[in-house]
Amino acid sequence: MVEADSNSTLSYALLGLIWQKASSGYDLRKFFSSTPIRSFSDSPGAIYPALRRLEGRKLIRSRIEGKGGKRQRRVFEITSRGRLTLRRWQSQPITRDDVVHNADTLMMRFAFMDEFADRATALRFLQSFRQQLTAYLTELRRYLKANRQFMSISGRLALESGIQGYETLFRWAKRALATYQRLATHQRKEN
Amino acid sequence: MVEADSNSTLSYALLGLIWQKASSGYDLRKFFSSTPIRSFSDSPGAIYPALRRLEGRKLIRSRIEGKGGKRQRRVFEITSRGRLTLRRWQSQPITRDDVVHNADTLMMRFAFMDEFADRATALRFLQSFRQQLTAYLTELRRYLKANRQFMSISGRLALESGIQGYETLFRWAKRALATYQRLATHQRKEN
DNA sequence: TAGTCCATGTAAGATGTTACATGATTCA
DNA sequence: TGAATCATGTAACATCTTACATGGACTA
Repeated sequence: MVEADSNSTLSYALLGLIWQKASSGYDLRKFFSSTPIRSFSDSPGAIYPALRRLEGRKLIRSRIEGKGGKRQRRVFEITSRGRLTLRRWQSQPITRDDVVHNADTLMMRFAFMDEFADRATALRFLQSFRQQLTAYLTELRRYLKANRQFMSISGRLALESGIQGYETLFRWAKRALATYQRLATHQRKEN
Repeated sequence: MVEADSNSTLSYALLGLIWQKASSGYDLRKFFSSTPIRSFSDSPGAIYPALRRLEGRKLIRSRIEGKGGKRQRRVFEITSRGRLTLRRWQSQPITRDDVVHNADTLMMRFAFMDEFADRATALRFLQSFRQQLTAYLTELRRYLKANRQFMSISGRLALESGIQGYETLFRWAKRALATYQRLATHQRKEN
């Protein structure tokens, strides 16, 4: 009954932003060009068609705002179906493939956690992320150890850069977990 | 006279690998699926058409290898035009946009440095990379400082993750430069 | 009044994903 | 002999890039 969710990362980003605040295509483009939100393109050729698709799937709806002498704007707002879709996206389990190919999509998922998911989902995400990172780091280190003797200096350095990037993510995940746990403690004390 | 180089990152990766060693499409797919080479997809639907395009642009050429009772393989090797294209790609200046949107493409460029470019190009790359990273980090930190009070915890953490990633790249670039400088010193001593 | 920003879009083309298709060869 | 692996490809589809197009409103 529930059909497959297949939306691009851009679509999910748009959906999240529209959930935060009903917006026009132009607003969203400005947002992408003026903030470091894992810097999507702000090109109209990407954004306007993506909005149409979301509307076609009934994840958002639009109305034209032209009141007063103002110029016309098509303002989008999220539907309940859209909220459901975004939540489902956020609470998907993290796979090895996510970690290897879509690390920044994962971070996009996490950025919206506080607003659209509950604390438990955020914690599950971080724990599962940490676990996948551990596993992948083991793989990478093993590969480096086995092959470093056959690699050029620049090749080895490039691989090390990848490993260091994942190590940084791992430390980040640990710290993020600690942050949430500290928060929970404070809240208990307040009650 | 020299037309615009517009090849995807996948195409450049294929070109570099073929330069290292004449290969069939199947070899290249296996390479992508068995090494952590910034993990491109190993899907035939991406690789075979990309090889055809490279051949159409005369950056590689192919011959069919079927000697003996063996199965047929189409083996690709790089042309001098291909070598030129790859070198030109590697020695392009690093832009802000590269740093913001294509950090892993940059790493791919660097990975092949020792094999296809000279030491000076590698050093220029690292210096320029370090400089762009410094500039972008300043931007990101300024943005965080100005906006952290308005951000949710998960939003702030996600942004911090991005900053930490760039800090790691920055430290990497410094260390890589030091590695090459140490190397140069040793070589001088040996002479 | 000329330039810049607001605001929305389309068209052509490149690239990549997913799924399907085919056949030879090797190995248990 | 059947399964796995070698080996190459195509077709349909989604998505994104680049470039173009349009017009209103604000401002120096």
